[in-house]
Amino acid sequence: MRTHASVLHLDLDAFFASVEQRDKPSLRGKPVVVGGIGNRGVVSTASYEARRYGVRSAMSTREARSRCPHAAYLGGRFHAYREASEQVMTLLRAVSPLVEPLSLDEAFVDLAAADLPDLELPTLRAVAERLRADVHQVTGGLTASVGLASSKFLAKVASDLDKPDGLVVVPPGAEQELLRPMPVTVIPGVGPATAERLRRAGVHTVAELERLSLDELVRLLGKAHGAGLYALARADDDRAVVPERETKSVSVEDTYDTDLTDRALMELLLGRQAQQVADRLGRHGLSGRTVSIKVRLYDFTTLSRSATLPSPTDHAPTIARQAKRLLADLDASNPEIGQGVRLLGVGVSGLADWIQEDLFGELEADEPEPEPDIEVPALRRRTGWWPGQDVVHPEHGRGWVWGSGRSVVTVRFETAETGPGPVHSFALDDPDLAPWEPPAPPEPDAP
DNA sequence: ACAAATAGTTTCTGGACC
DNA sequence: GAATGGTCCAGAAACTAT
Repeated sequence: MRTHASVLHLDLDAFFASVEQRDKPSLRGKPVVVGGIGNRGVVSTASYEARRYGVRSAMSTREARSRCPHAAYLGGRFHAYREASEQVMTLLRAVSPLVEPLSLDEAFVDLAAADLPDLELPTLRAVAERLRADVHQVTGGLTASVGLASSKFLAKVASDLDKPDGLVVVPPGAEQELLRPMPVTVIPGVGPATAERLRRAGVHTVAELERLSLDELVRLLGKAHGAGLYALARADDDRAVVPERETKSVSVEDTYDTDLTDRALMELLLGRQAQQVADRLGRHGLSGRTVSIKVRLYDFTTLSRSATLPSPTDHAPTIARQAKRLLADLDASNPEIGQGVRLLGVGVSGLADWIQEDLFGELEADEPEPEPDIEVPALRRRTGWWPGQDVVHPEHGRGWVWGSGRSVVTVRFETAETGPGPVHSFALDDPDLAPWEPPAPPEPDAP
């Protein structure tokens, strides 16, 4: 815990939904839900208007639709989110070199490393207010909630207290009185499982947690977790703001529209995922020794298998071959796989930033592996027109897909600058209507 | 006819080696 | 020589966060 409230946490409010409302003027003031659109999607972000109907992040889209049928349901436009995020992170880095992004919409800033006359509350508060105003300006109207405190933990708690569009400062010394009445779930690391264990021990609030001894907590939750909670319950948090963290694994996983039962199809899909993982490894100059697969069954049972190679690889056929072997292992010990698989994933960990080719093993293994020609009814490619998608038309200009049916796609032509625009419908294959691509080809992987 | 994608951490278990 | 107890590593699963 620092002596000054020099840790800042910034959280962009309802980020994805706010970007959509910014770029789609007809949706401003209306419920907007961004997330998976398919029948197995989940909500990434709901606008505040949608939250009034009980729509929440991580809720199934199906449930969200039943709670708020009249909301706009949009797939994500990550290029836009990434762009706004970069604008904000650039602002933050202009204030201090110590910026730790947690995701596209959240970051810590260590103001002790900023060039400031002092670290007194009025100075820090002014920096935070300035930042909030600048964020609003450079992003074209997005708002941020900010917390300022003497540690990461408290800064994050604080940014949550007055959202959206708020600033909360926790003066040094006020940390514990703020924390004590709060539920234990405010503590990072206390999710549903830990909260339930604590509840069974009669612990609901931070004040109650504080009464447990270190020994009791370690017995209840294990060594690392117990000790961690013991400290955080007392607002004891010295964690540094770290600007760069090394990637430790790279993975791809997909949930399919309908459960898979065909082993050959599963292998084909694993092969494609291996290729995607290899592409990303290659793009970042990484390779790894441990190949993992993840399988989620029809009943949500989740299984994983991994194996470690003698040397690191970023070679798609090598990863694919290992992934298929692991699936075979899993299949042998787990006949339920035939009952239906809803999710498959492939990952590589044990990363090195260099590649050591196995001179003896790789050479014969390069056959392009022709994909068996099998039906892939379970695959929902994200092609065709999807709600929210950016499009461009030679006559009407930029717009977005409102919806598409059997034979037509409906588009609203508007942008952040135009104000609400007109709606037109087109044949699905109208040659004049094209998906709009962002000008600079971005990295296809989000941080 | 419910429940994403990606990444990271921790815990437990079991084998290898000394 | 057999049993035992670290230590280290790998693998599986559970949990958490955004």
